[in-house]
Amino acid sequence: MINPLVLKLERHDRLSDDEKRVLEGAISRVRVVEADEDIVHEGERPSESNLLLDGYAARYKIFSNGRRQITAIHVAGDFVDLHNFLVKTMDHGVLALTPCRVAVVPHATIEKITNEHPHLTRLLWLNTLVDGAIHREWLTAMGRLSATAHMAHFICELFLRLKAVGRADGDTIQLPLTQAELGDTLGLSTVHVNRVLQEMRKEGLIRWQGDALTVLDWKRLTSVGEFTPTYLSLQLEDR
Amino acid sequence: MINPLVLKLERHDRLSDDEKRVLEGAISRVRVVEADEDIVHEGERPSESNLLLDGYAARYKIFSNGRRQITAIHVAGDFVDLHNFLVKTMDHGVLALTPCRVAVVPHATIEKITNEHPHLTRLLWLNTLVDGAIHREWLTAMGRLSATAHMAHFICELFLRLKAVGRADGDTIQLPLTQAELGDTLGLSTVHVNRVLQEMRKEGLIRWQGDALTVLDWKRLTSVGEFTPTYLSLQLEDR
DNA sequence: CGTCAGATTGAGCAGCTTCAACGTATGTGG
DNA sequence: CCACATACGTTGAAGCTGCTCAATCTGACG
Repeated sequence: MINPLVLKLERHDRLSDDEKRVLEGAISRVRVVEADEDIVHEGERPSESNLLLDGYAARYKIFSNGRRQITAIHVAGDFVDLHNFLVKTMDHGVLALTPCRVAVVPHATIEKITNEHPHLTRLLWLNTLVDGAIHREWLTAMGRLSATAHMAHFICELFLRLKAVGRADGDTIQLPLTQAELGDTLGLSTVHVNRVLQEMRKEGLIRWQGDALTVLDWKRLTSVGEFTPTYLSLQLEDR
Repeated sequence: MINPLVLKLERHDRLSDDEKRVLEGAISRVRVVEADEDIVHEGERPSESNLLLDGYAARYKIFSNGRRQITAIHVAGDFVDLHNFLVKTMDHGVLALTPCRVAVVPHATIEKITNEHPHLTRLLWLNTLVDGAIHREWLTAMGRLSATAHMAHFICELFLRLKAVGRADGDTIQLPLTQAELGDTLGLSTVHVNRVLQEMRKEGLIRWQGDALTVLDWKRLTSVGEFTPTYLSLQLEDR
């Protein structure tokens, strides 16, 4: 089984065989987290980071009044809390949206990598930088796009990210989120998510049955969502 | 003149004298950027990164229709485009909001640091991770807080960040933004920014005259903005 | 004194939320 | 195998938050 993180990093720059071996060896164990359980809790000070091998996860914050905002959706190959190796205290939770297979990597091992493998360190750093770029893109979408455009933008992004790790099947991806979870992701109410989706289906932009989301008109979808993929850094460069 | 980046990093972990010397030596030159000029342009592929020594800057994206979203406000000590050392192509612009003194650090020098100074590298990495944490916090504020709460949250954050680099004067900070720029930051219209500010002044939360913003009631301001500073990582730890 | 950027105010309206009901599929215990 | 529970999606109506457009005010500056 190929580590999907290797696949992901190789979209950014070449990895040496030695570096691949180091990444494989970094995994201390693999665990399974059930849907709707936290992979990491807010407030925790973990000594390990979690690499998602399979399934969908979400970073989220909850306010006192129960309102929730999802700040990231993670898929296979995503290091959901790599940052925590340096940040120390989790300022948000990470939730399994579906059953998840998670590779556990001790912080001590990551520290060893930073001491001994500068190029690999830079690629892991880049990995967190792309997360940051995605956050910025979500900020602009949230602040300046309509609900429909925001939704279209989100779908475009997720599609490309899944494709990058070989998890898109033609024009179809798995989107195992409820409309309520989508609302928490986009900052919308469940009711409005429902109406926006109906509109997009009627417009012939997407089909969404069960978990399977099909992009029917990529060109128009990117145009509606004002989507440009530069920020995902999906190009080979020396880094 | 002490490099404000040193000040900032020392809020996270101790720096050795050697590391401080390396940071000082990394600066190839200092330049001045006028207000309303780009420090870095969107689409550029720079070979240097910019460290803000003085002044205020903003990261921003612009849509075809002219709508703008500011995704970060930067102050003294902020490495406004450190990420670009690995990301290569700027997916957003960085604008000087006031006249800025900027220290220029060649990417080659940063690469050298990553090869030779793992601990310093981790602190620079952390620096970009805190940027990411701030982005996430802004996302939740944008998605789930009212305009007033969002504004309060923003002021609390900026206040603590300026205090961390010694740029707060008691309860007063410099906030050299127009209401239009504040709107682009919070995702609001200029008109609504104006009304929210009047409300907050009437409530006795803040005073804002010219560039000087004074926090009149910190406790209530944090409560209105549902502000908790964990995400800023302002604690000494071994990293 | 005129000009200009930025702040303020008013009026009308659109987008999205809230509340509440109902529909539909899937699962579960008796 | 039915009765019921549960989770999720869909629909309608009413209302609020924040937007747009447009005018006016204010202070700084040449």
